[in-house]
Amino acid sequence: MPRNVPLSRDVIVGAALEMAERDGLDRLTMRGLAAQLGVTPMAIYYHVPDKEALVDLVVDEVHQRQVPLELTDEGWEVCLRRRLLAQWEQLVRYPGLGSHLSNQPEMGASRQSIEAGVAFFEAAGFSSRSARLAWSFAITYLHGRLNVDARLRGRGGSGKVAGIRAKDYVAFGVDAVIAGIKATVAEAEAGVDLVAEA
Amino acid sequence: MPRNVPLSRDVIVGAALEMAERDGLDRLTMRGLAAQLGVTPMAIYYHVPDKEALVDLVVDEVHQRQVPLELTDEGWEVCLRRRLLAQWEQLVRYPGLGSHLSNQPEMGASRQSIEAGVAFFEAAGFSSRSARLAWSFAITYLHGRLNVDARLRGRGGSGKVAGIRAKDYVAFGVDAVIAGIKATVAEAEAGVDLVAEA
DNA sequence: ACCTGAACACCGTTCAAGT
DNA sequence: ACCTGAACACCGTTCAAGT
Repeated sequence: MPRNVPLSRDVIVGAALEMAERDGLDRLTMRGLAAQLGVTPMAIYYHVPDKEALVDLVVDEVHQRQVPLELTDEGWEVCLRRRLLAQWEQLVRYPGLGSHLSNQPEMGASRQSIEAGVAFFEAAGFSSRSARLAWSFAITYLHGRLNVDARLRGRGGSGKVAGIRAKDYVAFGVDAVIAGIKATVAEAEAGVDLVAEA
Repeated sequence: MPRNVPLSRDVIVGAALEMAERDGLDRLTMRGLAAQLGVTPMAIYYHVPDKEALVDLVVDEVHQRQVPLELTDEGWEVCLRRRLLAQWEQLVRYPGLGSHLSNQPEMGASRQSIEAGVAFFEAAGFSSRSARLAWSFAITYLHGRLNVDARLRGRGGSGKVAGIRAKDYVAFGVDAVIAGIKATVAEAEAGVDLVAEA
């Protein structure tokens, strides 16, 4: 029996997003998603090639909802801190998603996100190479932290470890990331500003 | 038919470790492991409760082989750098293992590892709270980086992104982690050294 | 004590068929 | 064009039975 409203890619991704937020990305299953949509598992395959593609779509969707990263006259440190904290607050709601937000250029929407980050640092006066290293560093830390949060959530912890709240860990981490970039890049660019070899 | 040499926990973990190193931790399967051991899948269950426990045993085993972290008179920066780089080189051989090395205290052998890290920073003069934040930060970054490496490996990349080698990203990251800890902790402990609330 | 064999409840996915 | 149904090749795991 045909449904009242035909299935679509957007409806599928929307439902997948809901499931990912409720149960975590690792418990998102084609069969479960189909059941939630009131449809046969194979109906999904008409709109989406396979599960990997579906996960990529979900990841892209979340990426799209991100607060844009722009450099204001507050300085890159303030802008970066605001952005990283906002990004953490958004992504921590989707457990397991952190590990899928790699910094690999080949990955759809995340490519734009990476270029935006690199451009941000270049606008702040970093060399092209330093900008890439700095942005990768910041994002890598964030993903690492999201993984830890996902695991803490998975095993039913209260979110506190050794009397320190997850938020405190992140606050310290983001501050340290910024200070680390500042010091390390300053040192690297104090020497002759070598262009990265091809 | 009984085997010439009876199965044991150690033999199982050893074989699992081999599989994890060859194919990645996510492709480690009870059935595949049993096949490699020339045994029925259920034989493993006599020695190990379930897959989660097996993975924990593998993770613990790798942890045990880690270079110990000790503070020498070279200073904590030098010691930490050496240790983090060594740890990365060791763990990058086991793709997917990074995300299982969480900083959750409840986790077997990793608990000792965490305490060792905290003790390291305390010995270097950090407050208890700062030591915990600093160690967590360093480890979190490393795990994030291992995740990225695992993904790069998974999709068959050359290991280079935008002309920058994985090793360069890690080298920058470790330097930035150290500089970040230095600056952030100095700032935090400049004020009245508040004891963390219970 | 140590292991096998059959079975259960799940996966993702292919392939042919229905409307 | 859009979806169903049956089937295949996998999982982790339980449970009863063999030696």
